[in-house]
Amino acid sequence: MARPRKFDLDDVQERLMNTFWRHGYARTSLPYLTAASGLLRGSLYAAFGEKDAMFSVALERYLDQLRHAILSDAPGIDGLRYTLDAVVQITIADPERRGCLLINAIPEAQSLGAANRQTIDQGLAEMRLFIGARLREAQETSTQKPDLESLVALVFAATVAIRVLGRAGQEPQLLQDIADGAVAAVQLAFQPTLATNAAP
Amino acid sequence: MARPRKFDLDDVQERLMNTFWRHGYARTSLPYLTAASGLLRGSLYAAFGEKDAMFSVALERYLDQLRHAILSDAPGIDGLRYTLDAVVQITIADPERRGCLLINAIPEAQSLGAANRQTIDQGLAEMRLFIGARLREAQETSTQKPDLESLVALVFAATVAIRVLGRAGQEPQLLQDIADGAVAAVQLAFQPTLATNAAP
DNA sequence: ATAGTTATTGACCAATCGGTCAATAACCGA
DNA sequence: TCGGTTATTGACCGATTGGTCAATAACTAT
Repeated sequence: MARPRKFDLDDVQERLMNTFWRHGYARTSLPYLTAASGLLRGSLYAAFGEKDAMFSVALERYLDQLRHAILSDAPGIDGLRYTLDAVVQITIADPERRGCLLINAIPEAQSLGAANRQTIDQGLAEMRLFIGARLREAQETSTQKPDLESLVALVFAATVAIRVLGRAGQEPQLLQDIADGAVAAVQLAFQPTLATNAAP
Repeated sequence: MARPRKFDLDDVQERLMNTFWRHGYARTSLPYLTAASGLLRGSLYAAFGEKDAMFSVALERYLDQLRHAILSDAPGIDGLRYTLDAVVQITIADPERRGCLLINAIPEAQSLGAANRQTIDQGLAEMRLFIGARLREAQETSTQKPDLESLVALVFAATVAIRVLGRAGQEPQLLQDIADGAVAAVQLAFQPTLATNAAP
């Protein structure tokens, strides 16, 4: 009954996401967005609304793709190792080294609307919960009782740092070392120590 | 022989630093800088040059203060624990939760000049080297031979993540858990394990 | 007192920012 | 074929961006 849109909505959303990913929110100007999408300002605003709403579309889409890329079904330490390795892989596989759209947005969250700020918080919380679940599974198969909270925090920190340092252009080896270090720390924490049965 | 400046240079530099710290590089407009410094545009440009040069002054000043705040003379794990705790403290002590000026600048490094980008790289490298030195000292007093590279990377990642998540407004407990987790991981890595002498 | 030097002032610039809107075009149901 | 509805177009808006500059002021060494 009405005029259909001339462009592929999914394709345009993908292009908007990649543009925001590259330059961040504030530095992504409307000319950038129109150039990337092939649409004119008017069409962009008609389809998505203000710039903050365009970023929201990009951010949600990014998170969907991220979930598929790094979350694993494997329980326990195996799932954790998979995720950490996957984070390293997607970070160094990007020739532009754009890091993480969500984490990059943290320093400029003040420019974003409440909805986007909430999405950032939820995205961080989701990752932390995922790690917590895997570690609780690992706990079940171990006789040790390490401090789970600090272990969760440490692995979570590793994933965050890998993304940040990836954006900073740090060498792939450092990023992999972070992932390996986190896995090793988890394994050690669940391993019986000599301390309790140390000889006099 | 010439007209002396009316303002305190040190005081103005401090104010510029705090303003950039709050809003980042791109979002810190010249009206913000003039308001914070009490100077007019002309004076600001006469004293420092372009905006990128003003940021350079702020960044160098920030790094000087950071070194004094978090680096310790204590060798080995003690020095490491001091630094990690200090990073947590300065992060949560800031009521504005501005995180780290240097790390916040990473996602917008493209807007910065080559000199500032190099300062960012050097700042990261310095922190990594400091951690490496402390861990090598710890190595000397231990019978274990853990993978030092991944251990350095893990502790380095912890410091980065604490700052990023501090800016994100995450609870102080999480930040402290990261620091504690990192220290615990280091201690475990240098502790004799049961694995090598495990009973059949 | 005066000459030389530099700091301060505030108006000014072109370029770019995010956002709007009336006119026009393209489709579908009837 | 025509009326209703929505998409597209591109010109347009005021506000803000980083940066400049000629005029003026304030100091010191002589």
